[in-house]
Amino acid sequence: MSEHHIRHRRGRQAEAERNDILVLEAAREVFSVHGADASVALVAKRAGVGMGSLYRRYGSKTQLLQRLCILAMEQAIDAANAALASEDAWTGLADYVRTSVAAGSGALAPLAGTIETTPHMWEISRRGRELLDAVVARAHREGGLRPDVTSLDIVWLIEQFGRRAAARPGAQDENVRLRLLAIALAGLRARDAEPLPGTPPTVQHYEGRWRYSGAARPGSD
Amino acid sequence: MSEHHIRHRRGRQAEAERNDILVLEAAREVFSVHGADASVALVAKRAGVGMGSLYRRYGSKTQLLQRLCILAMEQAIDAANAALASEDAWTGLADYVRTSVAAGSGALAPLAGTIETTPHMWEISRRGRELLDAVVARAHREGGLRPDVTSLDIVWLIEQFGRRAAARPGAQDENVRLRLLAIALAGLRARDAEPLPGTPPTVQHYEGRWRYSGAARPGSD
DNA sequence: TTATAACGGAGCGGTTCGCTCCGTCAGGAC
DNA sequence: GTCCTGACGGAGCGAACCGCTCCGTTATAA
Repeated sequence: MSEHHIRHRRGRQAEAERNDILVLEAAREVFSVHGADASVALVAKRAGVGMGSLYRRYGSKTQLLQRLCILAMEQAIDAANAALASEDAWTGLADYVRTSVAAGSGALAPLAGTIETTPHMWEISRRGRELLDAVVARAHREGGLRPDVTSLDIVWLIEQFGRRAAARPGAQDENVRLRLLAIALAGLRARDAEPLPGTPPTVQHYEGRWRYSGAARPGSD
Repeated sequence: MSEHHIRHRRGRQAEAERNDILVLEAAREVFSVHGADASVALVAKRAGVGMGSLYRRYGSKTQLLQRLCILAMEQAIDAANAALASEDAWTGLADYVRTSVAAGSGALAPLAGTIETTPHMWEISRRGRELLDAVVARAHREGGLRPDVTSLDIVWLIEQFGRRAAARPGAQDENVRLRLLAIALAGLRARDAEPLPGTPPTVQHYEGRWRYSGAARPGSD
């Protein structure tokens, strides 16, 4: 009756759940480093799981990528909510950026164009962008964020820094990325800097990178 | 058949030289976007040249990548010299960064680990780093560069921003990258920012990413 | 024990890779 | 003009790798 250990709670069922998490973590790690071209076999190996176990849960590589993408976007939504709840507007935005980079949200954005986009994914994406808009607006108002930075600039910044190099022994790469990110964050509130060059990125440009499987994008005409 | 033959200044010799340049330009474009995994056939197609013409000049894909790498490093050396000759120390450094990013110098650095490194490449690399040290030192002294930024931070910054996404129709991507780069540059001279996290990157860490074909790295033991 | 089902991974067809090899054809010498 | 030369473009080779399936093995429950 009593549950002694999670591992043996329900036998193979427990192992199944555990494998589920292992696969997802391995997939995020692998795809955020090697891009969408990474092989499924590498994901399975990194997860310590056989190909069969992986494909029993995700019918195809595409479905795995879609699930991964949704998870990343949901994490971004959580981070945005945390930023809005934060006491200091600037700290909230900075933590949002750092969290998103660390979670690899941005690294998964280049998946755009390689997987089909479901309406569900569009909905979550839009929701996340609305929340980020609020975070950025607050940072503009009371966080010292320079006024010519838009929320889409932030999105691309996260994507740019999320693109990891192949991890080598010794976590030095992580150290360097954190330093560069700190530099960029400092640049986000630089007061005496020249105005940003070019034009603010448009939402059309951002959404245009996704390949949509349906007839039209919902709500965009 | 082929109307790409533009002018016959000196017959086939002229065509050979022209093809040489075309191949190199195409290779830099292709490899800086798709990484070292891009196919040689794509390079040939982009250059408007047959496989035969390509392989007559470069015995293998590795040799092509090595030549490309050397050219990029030589361009970086030129940019560093220009920065030292510049009147304003900060403008010199900023132009160095912008030029290097635009030229794709940083985008070719991730080739490390995928090609064998010749002693010649080591020499050029070291020379370029020495010059960059001078540029950064001058920017520290008289350019307003924040003191906790090292020259290796700059190297990694260039590499991070050189990593291009697959170019889509509409040059919006370039616009966004220039904006992000401007943000980072502003961050490089932010005076009131918190000190950079972590530890300064080491030259050992940087050099460790290159696979060397010889017995030992010259001058490193 | 037997029945069951999730397991790991070998192997399938198909695709793409780096590279070679060859038929073609534009100069240059006469 | 004719012939020779050699650089040209690209089809095609074997190997490697891909996403995915299928099956023998193994751990659990009855």
